[in-house]
Formats: sequence, structure tokens, C-alpha cells
Amino acid sequence: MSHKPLPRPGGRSARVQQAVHAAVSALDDGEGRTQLTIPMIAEHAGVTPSTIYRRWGSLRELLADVAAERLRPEAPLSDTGSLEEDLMVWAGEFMEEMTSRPGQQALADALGSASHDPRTRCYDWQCEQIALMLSRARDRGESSLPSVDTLIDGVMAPLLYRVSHAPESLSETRLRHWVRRALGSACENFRANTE
Amino acid sequence: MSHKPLPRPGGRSARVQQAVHAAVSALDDGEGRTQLTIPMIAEHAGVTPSTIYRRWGSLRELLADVAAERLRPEAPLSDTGSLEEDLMVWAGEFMEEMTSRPGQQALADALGSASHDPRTRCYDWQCEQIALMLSRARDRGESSLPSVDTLIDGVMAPLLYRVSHAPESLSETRLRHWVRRALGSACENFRANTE
DNA sequence: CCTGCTAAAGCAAATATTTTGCGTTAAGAG
DNA sequence: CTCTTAACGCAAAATATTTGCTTTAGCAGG
Repeated sequence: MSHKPLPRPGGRSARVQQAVHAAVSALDDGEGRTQLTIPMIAEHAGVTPSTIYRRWGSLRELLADVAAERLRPEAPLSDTGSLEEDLMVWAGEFMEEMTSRPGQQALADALGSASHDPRTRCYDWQCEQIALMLSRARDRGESSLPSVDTLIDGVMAPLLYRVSHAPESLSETRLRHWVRRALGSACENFRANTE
Repeated sequence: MSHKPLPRPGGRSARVQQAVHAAVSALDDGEGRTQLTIPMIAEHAGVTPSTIYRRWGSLRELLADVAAERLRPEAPLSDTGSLEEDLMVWAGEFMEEMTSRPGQQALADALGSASHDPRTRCYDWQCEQIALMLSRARDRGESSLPSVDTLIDGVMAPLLYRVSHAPESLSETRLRHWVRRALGSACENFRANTE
């Protein structure tokens, strides 16, 4: 539905998609979110509105597609020498990114899609990143490593939950708590600002 | 923005809101989600489209408002005699509800709102329910109770994350694992179908 | 390199929607 | 009972969306 399995990946289709994505990013980085319309995006991208309507169906799905792309990790994932720090850096950057105004918007757009596709894409990327960190840790000889599921449930899930529902309650300290707990060295009596 | 602080809670405003919410529920319970429009909802509710536009702003926000209401707990929260079972029943019902097609849709609608209001409402209700369960447990004399935050992060966050990103991976077993772990009796070597 | 095939884009007319200004209704205060 | 004003209804104007048909341009086969 969105864009991944392009029947004709090369050439025009790809150019149009890129132009439309770029147009959304450019126009959205302003304030007026309510007044972001498809004809507006089409003009900025140099295509006709009907092209967008036929390809994405609605503004909601287009925004979800762009947002999912924005949520994709781009930095090569730093290698700090320990799993705990790798996680802290990665999740910390994510937290930073997602607490900004545009980040909040992007997350809402991605989660608000009628299709599962954008959400599944985000999930897959997160699993990949975590798996990579784990394999590095394994190579370093770190022992009693958690599973991908444990880290998803123990770190990413609470992080995303709070970004979406209670962003004020986030902090570096809380993140550290989740990471430590998921890694097994839990300090059970953590109490943060309960807002 | 949505509806909570109604300047004039009584009479007409309330009736209109109820009629519009009912109309959305009635029309949405079908299939055509793409063809759900504001004029359609207005007609079914017996109001003018402009009323809806002025009050909710857009279909997206109206759907988020209705969805948040749908996510509100209605059952009086069963009292099973133990915190673990109370949590299992409550979160289990929630899981059941949210894995259905309409439940998925409602969740996406609520999370997709541009305003924080629907998400904050859901969060507040969940905290209230959990606080109630905890106070019952305290009255029963259960000891070493977790905090509300611990249960939100340890149970509701992973539950919502997986409902939204990987519903196939959910199971009663996994839920039990989260609950036990949050309650302190973790069985660290849990491994579910990693899908 | 040329030719045919077809997915995707362009164009424009037909529909449907959203927005807006202004008159009307009814909730709530005094 | 009267006054005030938030919220609703109505209808015209402005925009957005849909759709049928045409044209463009990847890509495969010769």
C-alpha cells in the first residue's frame, strides 16, 4: 500500500516518491499542520494531486509513510564497548528525537495509520538494531545476554509508551533504570518524579 | 479541544456530542472506513456538518475523541483476591479487546491524534485503575507492592507496544510473564514464540 | 537499438468536502 | 423573566477529491 514493493523501482516512480516525501518534510517543518493539504504537497513536489491520491490514498497514509521513514535509524549505531552503553546511547538519541515537537508529530502519524505497514516497519528496524547490539556484545564475550524480546518489552515499550502518553515523565535516569533492569541488574526500588 | 471542558455541559451541547459519538460508532462498526465522512456522520446524528467541523476540527480528531472514549474502562474492575489475578483479568480483557479489528482501529485513532488529550486521558484512566488495584491489595495486606509506574512500564507498555506493532506475538503466557516480573517474582528465562 | 506492453503520471470535468458569514436557538446567570 | 453569549443551523463560496481518458516512460524481448 505505501511504497515498499515498488513494481517499478527505478526511474520515475522513485523520483516521484522522493519528491513527494521531500515536499511533505519541507512543508511540515513549519507550523501549520492543519493546513497541510495534498494539493499543496503536490504543487511543491511538482506532481499532480491525483498522483498522490492514487498512490497513497489519503493524507493520513502519506503522513504515516513519511513518518515511518523519519523514525528509521540513520546513524550507524555507535559501538561503545558495552551493551549497556550502546543501549543508552541508542535509546537516548531516540528519546531525544521523539520528545521534540516534530518527533511527537511523526510518532503520532506513524501510529495513527490505518494500515499496519508503518508500525511493522518501525518494529522490524528496532529489532534489527537490538539484534546487532546483542551480536556485538556476544562477540565481545559479554555473558548472560537478554533476548531481543526482553529489550523490546523492557526498554523500547516503556519508552514509546511514555513518549506518546506522558512525555513529561521521561528522563535519562528513568531510561537508565529500564536498561539496567532489562540487563538483569535491577535496582528494584527506583522511584522517579511520578508527575 | 475535544470535549471534556464543555463550557455548557448541560442540554444541547451534550445531546449533540452524544448523537455524534453514537453516529460514529454506528457507522464505523461496518467495513468502509475509508468512506466514513463528516457529512455522513452529521446526517446520521441529525446535525449540520459545520457543527462537527467547528467543534472537532477534523475527522481525525473526532475519531480520536470517540476512540479514547471506547478505550475507557467500563467494567467495575473485578476483585479476585490477589493483585496478580486482578492484573491478569484486567489486562487480559484489555488485550482481548485490543486485538480485535475494531480495537486495533480504535487504538490507532487514539494514538494518531495531533492533540495530546486523548492519549493523556487513556494514560490517566490506566493509572487510576492500577492505583485502585494496588489499594485493594494493600487493604488485603499484600506486601512489597510495586508502584504504579512499575506496572505501567512493566505490563501496560509492552502490552500496548505489541498490540500496536506486533499483535501476533501476544499471548496469555506472555502477559503472565510481564505481570509476574513486575510483581517481583520474575522468571528470567522466559522465551515465547519469537514470531 | 528498436518495438511493444503496461504501470504510473498528467489532465480536466464532475463530485464531494470544508470553510465562512450571518441569523437563530437555548443554556446559564442575575 | 430578561439578558448574554456559546453553540447550532443554513447556504454560498472556496477547496479538495474522484474519475475517465490520454500520454509518458520503464522494462522485456527480439
